[in-house]
This record gives sequence, C-alpha cells and structure tokens, in this order.
Amino acid sequence: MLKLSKSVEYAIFAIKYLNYNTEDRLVSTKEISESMKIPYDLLAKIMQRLVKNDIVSSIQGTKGGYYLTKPPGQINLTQIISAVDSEIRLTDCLFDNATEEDCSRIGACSLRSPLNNLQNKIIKLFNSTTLEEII
Amino acid sequence: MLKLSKSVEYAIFAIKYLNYNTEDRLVSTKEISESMKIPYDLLAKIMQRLVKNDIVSSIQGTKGGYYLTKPPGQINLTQIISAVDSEIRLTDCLFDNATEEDCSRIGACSLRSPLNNLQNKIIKLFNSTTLEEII
DNA sequence: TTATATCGGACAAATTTAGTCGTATATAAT
DNA sequence: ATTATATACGACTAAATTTGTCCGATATAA
Repeated sequence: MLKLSKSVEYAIFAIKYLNYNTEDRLVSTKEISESMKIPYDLLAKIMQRLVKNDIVSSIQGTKGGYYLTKPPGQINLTQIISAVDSEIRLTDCLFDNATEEDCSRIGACSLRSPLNNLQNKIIKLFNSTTLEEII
Repeated sequence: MLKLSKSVEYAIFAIKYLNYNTEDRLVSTKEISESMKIPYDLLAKIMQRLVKNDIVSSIQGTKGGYYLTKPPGQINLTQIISAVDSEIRLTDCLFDNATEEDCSRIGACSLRSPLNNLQNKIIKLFNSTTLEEII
C-alpha cells in the first residue's frame, strides 16, 4: 500500500516527455502513448486530470495537444498524486472533518494524531520533491 | 496507494495493547481482538507475523499468549510494515536485482534512480518513527 | 465535410487487500 | 489420558481498488 500508482508513474513519464518535446510544438496523447509505451486510453484520462490541475495545458482540435503549464522545478510530487490519484491519506480518518463513517474509532483513537504527524512529514517530503529531480 | 494497510493499523493497535497489558501476564489474540475490535482470524495471522519477525514473542498452549519482545521505542514502522505486509517498494522495480519481469523499461529507465532516492527517504523516515511515538 | 485531437463518463478486467475457515500442534488443568 | 484453550499455518473467499477499455461528444485545422 505504500506504492506509487501506475497512473502517477505514467504522469511522470508524460511530463518528462512534454518537457523535452514541446519547445516549439504541441504533443498529443497518441505520441506520448506510443513513445513511452503507455496504454492510450488510460494516458488520455491522466492527461485530462493534469490539465484540470493546471500542471499541463491543452489545445483542442486537429494539431492540438499538450504542453507543460510550468517548468518541472515548479511541479512537485504531491501535486501529481493529488491530480491523478487523490489526496494522500495514510489512513481512512486522516483528513479534516472525518466522521464515524470513515472510522468507528474516531474521537477515541489515540493513533490519529501521531499518524497525522507522520502523514504531514510524508506530504512535506513529497512537496519538496520536484519533477526536476525525478525526470 | 500511499496508505497504511489495515494489517499495519491492526498491528499497531495490538502492540499498543500488549505494551499496556503484559507487565505481569500474557495476552491472547482473543483478548486483543475483542478489546480492540479487530477481526480475530486476521489478527491471529498478524500476531504470527510479528512473532516471526521478533517484534512480539509467544507462549503456546492454555494460558499462552503474547508479549512484546522489545520496548516500543525499539520498534519502528519499517519493521512493522515489512513484517505484516512486505518490503516498502515505491515501484515494481525498486529492489536489488529487479529484472525485465518486474518492469520492461528496466535498464533504460531514467526514473529508477531518482525514485530510489525518494524511496530511501521514506524508509529513513519510517525507520526513525518508533512505536513509542505512535502508541 | 473530414480527419484528428481533447473531454468525459461508464464499464470491465485484473490485482491486491481484507477477512474466513479448517486443521495441526502445544500445554495447563482436570 | 482427556479436555479446554491457546498459538501456528496454509488454503480459500469476499471485497475493494487499481488498471485498462470503450463509446460518444466537442473542438478545430485542413
């Protein structure tokens, strides 16, 4: 359970490809998919999520495609994970306003606060890890 | 995918219970299970893994049960995760001697090394997080 | 009008996690 | 010896999540 999802891996590959190939043109999902060997339909969805989270920008229509909204040094891992998966949560209860629906122990749980500290450290680590360091 | 498994959560609860209840006696899976509201059969398997990894010790037979092998300050999160889940691996390829079976990109993958650095940081963080801080 | 691209949601397959069950072994008490 | 209660261990099932696919809509250049 402590693993990057395939979607996050693919997102990183895609960002890498965009970084090296969009100086003077746009790049399509098809091109990234074939070049990086990533399933087309899955990648297409990932690209949309990256667009929604303003990590990449898109131009629609023929000759359309994607480009990076900001340089890799300004994109961090937390942003990517949040964009293509969901917010980082070490347990089901570790977010604001969690209720008994999320965990029956809530309120009486002595683990919640220390695990929240741990989660914050992980998020901090991921915040400080930029794509520039990875790609 | 960046979440503690239920097994790890249950293991932490169990260690906490053992820490507070085994000064002068042994504690059974049944007692922990009922007291901490953890499914008995699942907890039983978790206890066995903790024993195998020398985090807790067991005495068999009637009047048998478990106790902590070492104090919580000497147990860290990496040990627990390795014991009840498996080694921490951020991607399928991030271990020694990974082959193309594990990832077809291996050898040519530019992400492997930087992601390995990240994985080491996470492991280091988990190594430095003892159960004393959590329970 | 056509070809090619993004957009978006529903769906299916595969994998992983979570939980269950049955049986064997150990040991204290009767 | 037998019984009751505990751990040990593996196989199995169920549930949840991730991964991958499909289909139709919209946008735009040629």
